[in-house]
Amino acid sequence: MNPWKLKLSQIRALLTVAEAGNFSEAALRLEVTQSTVSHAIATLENELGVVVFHRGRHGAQLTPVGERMVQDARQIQTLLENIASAAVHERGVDGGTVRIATFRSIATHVLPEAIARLHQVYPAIQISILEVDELYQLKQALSQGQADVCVAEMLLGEGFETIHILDDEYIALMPPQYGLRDAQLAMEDLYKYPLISSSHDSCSVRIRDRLREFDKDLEVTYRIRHDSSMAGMVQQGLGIALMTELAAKPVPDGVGVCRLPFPLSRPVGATLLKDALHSPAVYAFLDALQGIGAFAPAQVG
Amino acid sequence: MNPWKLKLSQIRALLTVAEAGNFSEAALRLEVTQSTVSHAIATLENELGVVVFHRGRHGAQLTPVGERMVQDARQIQTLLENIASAAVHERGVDGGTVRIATFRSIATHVLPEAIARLHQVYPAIQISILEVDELYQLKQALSQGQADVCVAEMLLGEGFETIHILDDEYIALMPPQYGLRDAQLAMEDLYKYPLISSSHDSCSVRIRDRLREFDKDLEVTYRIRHDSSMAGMVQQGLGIALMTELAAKPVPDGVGVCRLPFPLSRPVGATLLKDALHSPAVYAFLDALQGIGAFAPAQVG
DNA sequence: CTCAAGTATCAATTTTCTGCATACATGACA
DNA sequence: TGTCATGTATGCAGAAAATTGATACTTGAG
Repeated sequence: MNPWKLKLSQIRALLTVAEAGNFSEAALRLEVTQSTVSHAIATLENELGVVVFHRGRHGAQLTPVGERMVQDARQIQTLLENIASAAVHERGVDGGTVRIATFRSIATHVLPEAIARLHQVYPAIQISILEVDELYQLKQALSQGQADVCVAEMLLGEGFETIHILDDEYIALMPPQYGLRDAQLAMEDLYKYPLISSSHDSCSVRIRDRLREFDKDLEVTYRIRHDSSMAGMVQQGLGIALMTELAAKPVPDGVGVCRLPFPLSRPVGATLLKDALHSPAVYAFLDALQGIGAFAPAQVG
Repeated sequence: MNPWKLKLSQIRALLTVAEAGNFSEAALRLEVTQSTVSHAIATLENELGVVVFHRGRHGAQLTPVGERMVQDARQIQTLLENIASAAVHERGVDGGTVRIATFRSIATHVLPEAIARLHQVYPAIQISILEVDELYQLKQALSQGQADVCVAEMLLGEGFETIHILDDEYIALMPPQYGLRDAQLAMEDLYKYPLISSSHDSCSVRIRDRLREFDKDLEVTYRIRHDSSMAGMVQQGLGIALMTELAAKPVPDGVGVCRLPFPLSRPVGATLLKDALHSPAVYAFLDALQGIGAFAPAQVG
């Protein structure tokens, strides 16, 4: 016997007749005709080759096999309700999941506040965070449905929709021997030590291009993967790190934070798939995220 | 969302796609077309208002809600298999239930052997015994589906089918003061003490009618419900009990067992509903029961 | 004997499922 | 960058199945 031959209408009829005690009453409860119930049970019995109800003047009563089946049927009912309510929760804002793809710096310095704000209003929303290093990984996570939203450098491109949150200003981390001078660098300060930048595509390209605008021979010497390693190198006096404010935190002892001689920043925002259906939980998260921008303007400390 | 709107084909598709990783492979496993699978998942998603799979070049992968649903779906699958296998067990002879309606004397002296023989061959068959007092209760139990078979005085009547097992001979239990004489009574012996019979319809009627054939004034004085009470009364010297051999056991000390001056017996057999579908377990039981008749001819001890 | 309360069955209709053909999407690769 | 391979979506028509209304059948109760 193939269990998938069964129909849920039969399971339902089984349960209802068992409770109602007779076919006619069950039909009323199910809002179908008695004929339908009779058919449902008859087919069920034929397919299983077993008598499930004894019928008579007094209605229908379960056989021992029927009894066992009803127990399983009840559980099936519960599970179906589970499935349905999982869907309802997901659709509703009091439940649901938001999967965020992001960079480490954002995950550390921006998301916690956003999530806190979100949970003040909707404590039941689940958050999952996917930390990646490169821009293409963000795009991939969105397109392949591993994430609902990216919070990072805004992704450009067909099919994406972005919401700007804040600008993450690039600053310079100066080695201890530079001393505590003006927090505003001049161009010539950049020649005093080797330059260090992130090895990540978007950062390193943006910095390289901007430097070339002033001096096409001004090059970055070290490209380092991890933000904290860059800061560590600066602390050891190996050079000047050019990185964004958020990525720089926490700044190691002795290291100075200075404004660059030219404006440069990375736009940070939320990116979603355009034309995709987003859950209310995602919108709630976006609201919470936008609330932050207003209170955390870029600033040099 | 009404959980009963779901179809098992959708649940099945959900599970198979989740395992296969893509619609096409799932379609192969389900032996349907890719179109069918696509339809199934699409309608499921529409009905639930939730995205269950992310699709792309790389096939289909579960969303978080989908993941939760699959867990429930797996359990549903198990339960469906339970239901199907309950039916198979019931139909097969290595499982199943036989519900027997019977009288106390049969339950005590005939059934144990029959059940032992049955279980030698099919140990897994479940037996349930319903003990009743009157014939009409047997009929009712059969007709209303509370029992699969009666083992008792054979039931006559439209719609019943009977199998003769043995004849339960009526004997006389003689009071102690009667002494140990010939085990064969003469008619006049019946006048020496008051007569005692069962109060149950079939017994008392059969005995009364038979006595009247010889002497229309010969009457039973006491009608007692319980066999053991009748034997007890005989032991107290209150009269002669006319009852069947099986009902008489165990015979109390001092009480004599004698053959009646005329032949009288109760046909004992199995009765089933004619035109009803009986499970293999029932037939196996009938076989075991008939095996007994050959070895247990009516005899006076 | 007849009624009342229940179940079963038939044929027609409506609904749903399925498959085919084909369009659409997208990653891989030349 | 264009084409291919691989995967999914969809419109439509035929097939299958559920549902129904009418009616027949069954059986206790009075």
